[in-house]
Amino acid sequence: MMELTRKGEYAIRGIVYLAAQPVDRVCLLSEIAAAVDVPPTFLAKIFQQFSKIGLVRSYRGTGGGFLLGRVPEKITLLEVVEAVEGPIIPNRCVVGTGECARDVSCTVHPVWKRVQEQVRDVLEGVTLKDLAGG
Amino acid sequence: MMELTRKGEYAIRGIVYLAAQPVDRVCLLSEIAAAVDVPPTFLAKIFQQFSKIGLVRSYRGTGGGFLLGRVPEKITLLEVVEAVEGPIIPNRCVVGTGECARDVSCTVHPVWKRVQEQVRDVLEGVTLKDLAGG
DNA sequence: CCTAACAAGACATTTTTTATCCTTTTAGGG
DNA sequence: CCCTAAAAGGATAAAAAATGTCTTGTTAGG
Ligand code: SF4
Ligand code: SF4
Repeated sequence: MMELTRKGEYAIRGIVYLAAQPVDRVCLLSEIAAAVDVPPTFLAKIFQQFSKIGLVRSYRGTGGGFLLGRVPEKITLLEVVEAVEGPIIPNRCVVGTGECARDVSCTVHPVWKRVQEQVRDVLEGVTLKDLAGG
Repeated sequence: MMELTRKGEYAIRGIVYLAAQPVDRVCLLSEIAAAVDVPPTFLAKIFQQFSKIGLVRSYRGTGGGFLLGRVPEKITLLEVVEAVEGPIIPNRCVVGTGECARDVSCTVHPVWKRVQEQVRDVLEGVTLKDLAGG
């Protein structure tokens, strides 16, 4: 239960590798994929998602590649995970009202809320700087 | 990410219903399924898993049905969830050594360990008595 | 205009989830 | 001894999600 998917795992490996590079060093997707041992085409999809929300910046054409979108100490593991896996949802009912008709008086509901908070807190407390060994 | 499956959700609903019954009241599967709004055949599979590990006791034939295997205050939500969903595994590497070749020096590994502990702590701190409103 | 590199979308395969059905076993009652 | 009630166990099937791949388009440099 609660298992991170490959996609999430690959995403973390890839962006941590980026965070460990010298500032302004542009990395090729192929280089990152080889370094962290992830299928290049799959990693491409992941980095496209990162790019859309600004977690990484990308440059096309000759001399192109990827850069971290912000300094590593300003990117949390929570952001990275949620970027590719979506929000941390231990159970449907924590999404919002109306997802489960029983939520009004459900005794289990608050437990999932707590689980969600705890997980978010752990992941939010870790930055790419921590992970890259800045 | 980290979403409980229907099976887990159904399992909780079913056993919480049992926990809310008077002591020694035997419940039919059909009754439980109707009360908590779960497909009866699916709930049957779930209760078979419960039965195997003693979370519930079952009796066959006329007058048969299900009873809680222990008093509600001695059954934690963690046990219930793990009974049907398996152990709480935020990432492969928390299972044990050898699951990931990188785990020796991986900076992310300890984070998943912490997530696992936090989730387990929350779920272990809640009993069926709490949930059934004993 | 040729090549390098990422972007985007369609497609394919495998695994997991979410069940349902059928047969077997156990137990009680007439 | 049979009939019915009820759970146990196993096989099967449809739907959804995960895990990639492929093809084509876009952008940029030389
Ligand atoms: S925990 Fe309660 S509110 Fe949440 S999905 Fe289950 S029944 Fe609904
Ligand atoms: S977090 Fe580290 S040890 Fe765990 S699976 Fe990922 S690379 Fe391996």
